[in-house]
Amino acid sequence: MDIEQLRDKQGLTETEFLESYDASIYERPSVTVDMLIFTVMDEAKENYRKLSEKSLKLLLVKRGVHPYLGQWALPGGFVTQTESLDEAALRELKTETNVDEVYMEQLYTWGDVSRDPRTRVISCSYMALVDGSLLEVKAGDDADEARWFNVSYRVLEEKKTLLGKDFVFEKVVRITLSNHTDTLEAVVKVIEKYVGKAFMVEREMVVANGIAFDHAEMIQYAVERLRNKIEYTDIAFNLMPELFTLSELQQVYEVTLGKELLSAAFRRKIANMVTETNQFTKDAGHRPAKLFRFNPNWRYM
Amino acid sequence: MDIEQLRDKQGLTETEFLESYDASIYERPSVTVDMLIFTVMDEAKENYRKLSEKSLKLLLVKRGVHPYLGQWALPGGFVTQTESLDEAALRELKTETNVDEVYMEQLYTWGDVSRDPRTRVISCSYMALVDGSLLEVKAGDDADEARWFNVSYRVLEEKKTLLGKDFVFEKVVRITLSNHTDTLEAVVKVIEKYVGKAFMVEREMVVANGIAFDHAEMIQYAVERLRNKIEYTDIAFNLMPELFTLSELQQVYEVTLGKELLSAAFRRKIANMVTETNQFTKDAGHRPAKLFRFNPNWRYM
DNA sequence: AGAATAGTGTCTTTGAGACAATATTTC
DNA sequence: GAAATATTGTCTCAAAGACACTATTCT
Repeated sequence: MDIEQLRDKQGLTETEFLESYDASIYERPSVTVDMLIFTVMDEAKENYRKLSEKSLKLLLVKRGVHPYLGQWALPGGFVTQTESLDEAALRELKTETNVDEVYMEQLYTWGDVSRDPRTRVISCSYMALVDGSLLEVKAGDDADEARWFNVSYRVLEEKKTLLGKDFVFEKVVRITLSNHTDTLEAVVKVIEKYVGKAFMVEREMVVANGIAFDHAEMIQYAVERLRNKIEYTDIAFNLMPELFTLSELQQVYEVTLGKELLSAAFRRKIANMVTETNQFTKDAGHRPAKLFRFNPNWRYM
Repeated sequence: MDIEQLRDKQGLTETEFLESYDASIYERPSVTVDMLIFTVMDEAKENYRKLSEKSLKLLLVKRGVHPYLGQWALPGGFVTQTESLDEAALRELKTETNVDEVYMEQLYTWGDVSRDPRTRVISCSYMALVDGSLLEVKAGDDADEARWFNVSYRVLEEKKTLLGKDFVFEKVVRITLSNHTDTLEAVVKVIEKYVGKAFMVEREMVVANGIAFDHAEMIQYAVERLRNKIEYTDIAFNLMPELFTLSELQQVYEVTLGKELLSAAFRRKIANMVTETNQFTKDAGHRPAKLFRFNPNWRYM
């Protein structure tokens, strides 16, 4: 049967139905995208012979409008009727960083009723990974200023409570965001409840010092995802320039994972993900290192 | 400084700003939740001595209204202004299956502009895993009927195209959904593009025979997530009854992964996730098996 | 006895952690 | 030569694939 001839209970065809459909009768939430834009940058060198330390950075903007006026928030904005979520995320990324050719991935959608005091807002968070070189940050529309913050992520407590067959797993994470002028601290509690056959994850902000909305929770979620994914995918290379040494790559893994790695094991692990070039670093104050590039033939699984 | 005294460029405090805020001036999309409700059920026994085969099932509803009238869709519905996304998902789950104490997880949010011919609709998909026993399915409001479909997921083609340093990874998946009365077939192409420093995943429906909206893409995404997560988490136990044999557990792994497993290796892998009881199956036509339950002390990582 | 599933033992391969050892450059 | 990083080698341990073997019940 021709689909166009199908009639519903009111006797309408699909075309007739769509012509008579009034979308305005339902109340609708606002939808925004919020961007977690990460990069890894070099800090100043301690000593001319040592390697420069790297650190994981996240871009935040200072709010110039209510609500949370003067606090720091993730860059983001409303999704318009004529763009997809991905397009809105790309637009926001471009607005804030002036780059658009980067790795981008949707993370999670935040839908609590009172997340935003203005009105009902549902926010879809995206993570972008940017090569630290050649970054030019400009402030967006409704932001006084955009700044990179060093990210420190520390698990303060992990606790499991058993009640018969039910159990609750709680993890308390402290996130410290800092740069030359500001230090923001957030403590987020992640609660996984298994009660009977029900399972649910909840997040709770214990402290959100200077961080707007529920953005501290989004940051906690994003860092966790980044840490998980760097272990089994190639996303780390999106934080790297075209050519890099294995020590630089290791440093990027170390700052995102927040722990030191043994170089022998690290080199074995990433051996298939890189191709060597015949170029070397020079003037380093010590033995030069071979430069590598990403091996596009690598694939996980 | 007291936050309440902060004034914006118009000289308003936060309270004054919120009182004057008019949310209606921006056009807003509709937001829905779509539920991927999976279960594993026994099929009829071939032979009285053999074990009953299990199969992975997904719940679909036949649409009784336009658009896609008469086609099969994921259960779902609009998110109201007074409920969170999780609450809306839980409400839809309860409406369709009459259960609510189950595992539930947000998957992905689908935001293409023309996903729905009625109006701009953004859909947040959730996965729920239900123990097959004690399921009572009832139809929802705008659905003629709800039915369980067997899920078959088959990768037809995997292809990588290299163009210098850029490359495209394409995967073509065929999903067949079937029960006694209907067989639906979908072919979804997943495209991962790495062009320059840009990375993006796209999905494309090649065939979506009898499946409404972009729900075939959602199903492809969900099965992939389920398959990944069953390998390194305990979610499989949400598909099991309280007591089960290791063979039954293995069957659940096999039908969700779509491949056979070696029982020696399987038993080693899940050894720490289960606790034995002193009960056994009986009247099975062969050697009885010890019954196990989930070990709540197990934790991954 | 035969059918069918339940459950164990062991050999091999693979990958990661630990740590020692060697190599190369600049100052 | 000293400082500093680069790079390789090897021992050990843990997990998973492969496959053979033993055990138990019902008809």
